[in-house]
Order: sequence, then structure tokens, then C-alpha cells
Amino acid sequence: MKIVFMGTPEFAVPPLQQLLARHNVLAVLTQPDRPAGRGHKMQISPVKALAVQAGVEVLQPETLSIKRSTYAKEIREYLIKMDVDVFVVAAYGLILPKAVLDIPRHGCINIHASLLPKYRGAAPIHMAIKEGEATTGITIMQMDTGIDTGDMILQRQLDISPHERTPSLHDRMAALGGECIIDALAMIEAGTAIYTPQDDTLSSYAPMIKKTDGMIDWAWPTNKIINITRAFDPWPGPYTLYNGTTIKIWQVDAASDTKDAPAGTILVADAAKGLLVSTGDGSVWVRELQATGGKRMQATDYLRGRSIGVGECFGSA
RNA sequence: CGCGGAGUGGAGCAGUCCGGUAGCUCGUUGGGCUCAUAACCCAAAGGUCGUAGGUUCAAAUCCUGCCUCCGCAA
Repeated sequence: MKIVFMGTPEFAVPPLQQLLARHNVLAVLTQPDRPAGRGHKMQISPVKALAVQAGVEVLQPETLSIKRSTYAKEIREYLIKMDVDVFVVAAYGLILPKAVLDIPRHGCINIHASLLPKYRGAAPIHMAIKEGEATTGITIMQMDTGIDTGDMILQRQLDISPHERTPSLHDRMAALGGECIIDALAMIEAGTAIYTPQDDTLSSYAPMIKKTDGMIDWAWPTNKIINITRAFDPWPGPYTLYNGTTIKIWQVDAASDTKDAPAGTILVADAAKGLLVSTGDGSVWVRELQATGGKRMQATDYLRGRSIGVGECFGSA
């Protein structure tokens, strides 16, 4: 099929690879290069890197709204002229106006990283782990003007293991997304695709993650704190405040004993035993942490060189 | 040129401001104690102080370039 691909981050790379191998990808749309990272260096998106390497034309409009950009108008005319069968969209990051959705013969197909109608929106993978889900999956759907509200074409499940963290689930989801899009396109091409509407009454929303979402509230239940540390690795990084600095709390385990102390209180801080902190309903061993300016390390290693006093408190500057 | 922190035996850190024999908590190795131990006691090994220059009688420490890592911000 003749395809135009739209995507930006790492998640969209495996699907694009699959499409490049099996279909005729005429162009790739991805977010514009932006200064990012330390030093504000210009950075290209993972999708752009792959497209350039594959020799596919790359278009990077700021927006597809013709009200806000004359370039968007040119792009639209160009896309129409290409006469493609379908647009495949995976974590592109731009809203597609109805006029764009209607350009291809088969419309726009989206790869979404959740079992819709659950977790519509920008961060479905993080949200599934944060909520402690045991199962998630990929949904391929026909896009409409809503955010992840279109009719579903194909859905495939994936189990989340109890200790799984975002990076590993993200990679498995991206790979599965690549398989699903190929299968879904085959059904569309053969005319055998079945379009199932979503049940809006069961829908939920996974909004874009903010930096501050990584802040741990020690009054939360132990399980919620554990799930946050699984979900927000490596970004935005689960963290707490201590002595006016930020400490990232990468990994925690539930402690068997519970002690009566205000949430966030350091119950044990010993290079041999570890670091025990009270929570809303018990306590957790902090296994892996990262101080400002340092790298990730075991809590016991941290305590060998620096001291945290028993009775001190996490979560307040 | 976005702001800032850091690089010291195998691990985590102190020492740098005010240059003058390289230190702490661990780990490792050997020995001891103990019914026993991840516990305790004694001893030992192990470091071009990120890198290249500069200043100096003398540089981990002061000056400059470079490399690497990280926090903030995006």
C-alpha cells in the first residue's frame, strides 16, 4: 500500500521499520527539530533519524492547522497530490484536523498503546503501570476528530509482570505495535476489517506526564509508591525532597514490618541494613536512589559515603 | 553560546576556599575469636587524585583547554 507515516518518539520506530519493509512509505511526518537536552542542542526525533537513514522524505510542520500556518496548507496539498491509501499515525504529537483525516482513501489509522477505551491520551503505557494493571495491549483504530476515540480495528493483549518497569514494557509494546499495524493493514487491504465502536462509558484518560508527577507523596499507600517508581522510570523520575535537594527514588520494596511514624520518616538508615521509610500504610525499603549530581546507586552504597539520620524526613525541603 | 554540580584504591564519600607525606565508611586477602555468622578483633594488599598543559621550591588543592557523568530547564 501507499502510506504516509506520522510519528515522533522511539515508540513509533518499530512500526515504521515494519512499514518500510513491507509497504511503500512515500513520506514521513515528524515533529520539528527542537533544542532539547543539556546545552539546548538541536535534536532530531528517532523517527526522523530512521526516515533519513532509509532515504524517505521527511516533513516537519509545526502544525497541520491551516489557520495557523501557510506551510500546513502546502503540506496538505502535497499530501493530497500523493494519492496515498492510508496515513499511519503512531505517537505523532499533533492533532490532525478532519480535513487531513479525510485525505487518504482509507483514512488515518492510529497505533495506540492501550486496550481502548481505557487510557486514551498521551501516556497510556505509564498509566497502565502506575495503576498496577496486570494486562495492557495495543489497539489499532480508525482515527476520528476526538482523542483516541475512533472505531477499533484490531486489539492485542500483553501481560505486565508485577515488577516490570516502563522501559521494558515500552519496548515490548512498540514491537507489538509494529506487528499489529501490519496485520491491520492487511485486513483493510483485503476488505475484511471490522470496525468496532468504543464504549465511551468505559473510557478513561491518560494525560501527558508532567515533571512534577514524579514527586512521591509518602502518605500514599506502599503499593502506589511502588507503582510510581515502576512507571516513571526513567522519566520524569520518581523523586522526593531532602535537605533542600532532590533525591530520585528509583526502586523500592515493601517492608514486612510497619511502624508508627509520620509518612516519610526515616526509620532505618544503615549501610548494612539499608534505608527504610514510612509510608501511608506501612514502610518501604529504598533499594536504589540517585542524589543530585550523582548517578543511580544502591541505597546501601549511598549510605557508606553520606549520612541520613534516623528520624529525619523525606518529602519536605 | 540556557543555568548548575561532579570525576580521589573495587563501591560510596571527605580533603580543594587558606598549595606542603592521600583519609573515612565498606569491600577484598590473610590471621584471630566463636557452637556459629552477613557479627566482633588484628594485620595486609590496593590510588598516574578524569585528561593535557601552565604557575610554583612544591599542585588532588591555584589557572587554562579537552573528555566523561549528572541535577535544573526544555
